[in-house]
Amino acid sequence: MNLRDLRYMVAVAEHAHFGRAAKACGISQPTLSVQIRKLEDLLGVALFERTSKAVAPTAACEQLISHARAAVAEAEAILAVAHNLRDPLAGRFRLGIIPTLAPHLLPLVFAPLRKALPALEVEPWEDQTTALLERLRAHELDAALLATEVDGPDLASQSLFAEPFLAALPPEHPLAGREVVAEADLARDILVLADGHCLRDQALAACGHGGALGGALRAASLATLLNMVAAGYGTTLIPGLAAGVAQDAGIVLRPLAARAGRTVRIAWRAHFPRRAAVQAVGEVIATRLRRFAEAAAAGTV
Amino acid sequence: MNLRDLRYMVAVAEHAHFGRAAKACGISQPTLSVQIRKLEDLLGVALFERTSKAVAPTAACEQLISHARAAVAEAEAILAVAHNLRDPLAGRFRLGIIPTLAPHLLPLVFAPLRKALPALEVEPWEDQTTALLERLRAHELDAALLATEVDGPDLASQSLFAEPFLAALPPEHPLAGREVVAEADLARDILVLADGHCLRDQALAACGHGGALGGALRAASLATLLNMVAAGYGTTLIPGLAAGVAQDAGIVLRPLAARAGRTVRIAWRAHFPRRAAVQAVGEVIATRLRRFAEAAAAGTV
DNA sequence: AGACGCGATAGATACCGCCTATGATGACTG
DNA sequence: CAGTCATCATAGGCGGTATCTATCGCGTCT
Repeated sequence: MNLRDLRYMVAVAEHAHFGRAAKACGISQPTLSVQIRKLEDLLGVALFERTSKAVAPTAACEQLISHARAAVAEAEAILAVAHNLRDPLAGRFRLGIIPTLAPHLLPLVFAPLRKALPALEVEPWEDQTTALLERLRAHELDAALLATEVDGPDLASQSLFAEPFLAALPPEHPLAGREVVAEADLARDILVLADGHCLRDQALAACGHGGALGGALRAASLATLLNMVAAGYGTTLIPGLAAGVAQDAGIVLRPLAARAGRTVRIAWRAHFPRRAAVQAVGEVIATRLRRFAEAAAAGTV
Repeated sequence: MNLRDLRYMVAVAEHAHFGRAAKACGISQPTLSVQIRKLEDLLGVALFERTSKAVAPTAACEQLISHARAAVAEAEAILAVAHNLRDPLAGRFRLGIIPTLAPHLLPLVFAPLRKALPALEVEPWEDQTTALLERLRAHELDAALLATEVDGPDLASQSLFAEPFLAALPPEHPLAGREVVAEADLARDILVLADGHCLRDQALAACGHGGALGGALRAASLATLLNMVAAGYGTTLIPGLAAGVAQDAGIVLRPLAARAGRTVRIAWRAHFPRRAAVQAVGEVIATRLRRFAEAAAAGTV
């Protein structure tokens, strides 16, 4: 049985006339006659009582036609819904973001995203890299903003912008007097985030730290870390986008001698069909960050 | 779009595997791949995210699949309902019967019909010939039991049994003494039914009556007529099947010299598709009446 | 009686779903 | 790391079938 046949059946029932029903269906009258006859044979039931004068639905037809209409309606609903879904730059877009990036990046890019992609409902999801990759692979995210490379042929990624690290020092810290701080000098009293944060490993790597930290603090968030630094408990490395918050906390920031930093990337499943959305979101973010970097450079000079 | 495609879509979504879904659909895997691809092209939306490892429905697919399932379910409902409707000897069968026949015929044939055609729900509808033909032509009846020929190429009919008329006389009537009554002798003080009853015209014709009845009674029903005869107001012709009722009313019945009578026919629309049901009903009635006639003959002798 | 309207039938054609065979890609294994 | 396996995609040929035009049969109306 075919949806087409059901459409024909409904048309004949509505027009009570093979010729007009055929015209309404865009086919010839003989075709319609043949198809209706075939449907009747298939169902084993006469659907219409034909006279040269009139065509009347049988009792059987009247019992069946509601189902036929429903089937046709569902098919048309599919077409209609699909039409609305057709724009890859529309609909939900679940975007994972790592915690050391989210609070500082989102305020920057939220408005530009809404403006450039008004139909895209970007839903941020904040979690650590490992969890994000897990959700991404489980199709629970459409893309993720990370600060690490992604591995495996099932995922793909593209870099969006480079984010330099800055040395974050208490005002009274010995290094606070320097214009530029060497990464290695931070190793001695560096404070880092808890396990799982990519920034933790990157910060330690940048200052050449072996890894074994004596009973050191593992902060759960960047905010905690900054408060600890401000209170004079040690130093740390922060991502450039957090500079504003750090300065507000009364922390001294200094560029790093070796220009250590991280690259923020957008990652997605290699076979994700809405690549256009990923691309568009990535471009909006990269563009916004380029403007931000230029402004920061101008302000610094 | 095709129901088949929707079935395929549902199958892939359920199996999350093209090969197994294809097997479930009874087609080869390449065919399924091609058809799904075509459906995706038609809808303009990716339905599945394919990996060599797994097949996952997209967000679009999840919005569409409920409609797809519904359409498929409706189509299957059509098949199921049609299967139940397939037996032409099942279902409602609206049978018109003229008033001078119904009260005497129905008690005879109701049980045999139920026994011979248990799945057929015979719904009697009592009305005069003209009204029955109207309803028959309007598809509001499936067949009708009449005592007249039917005209027009849109209707067909078949005779079921011959029903002799009997002279109905008050016991004290001069003719009551005769063994056989000549039809013409009834003309003088005959009582007839109201306009519209075919029996009225047939009775008048049988006794050679011109038509112009002086202020005579037009009884609305055979029962009224019999009561009038019993009360001595005149004579009448009654159909044979009403003999029992007439005798119970204390009326004298006599056979007619020229054996006037009427033929009871079953009529249907020439293009009515459930001819088998008409045929079967007709045969049950004819058979029952043959047995009845034999019993009556035996009883009379 | 002849013309018209309507549905059914016949035969030709073109599309499309289906198959088998093969390719491309990624995952597991010795 | 190479080989093998599993998976989905592609290619080409085949057959069924929906479709068309032309025509028929039937009934109605003028």
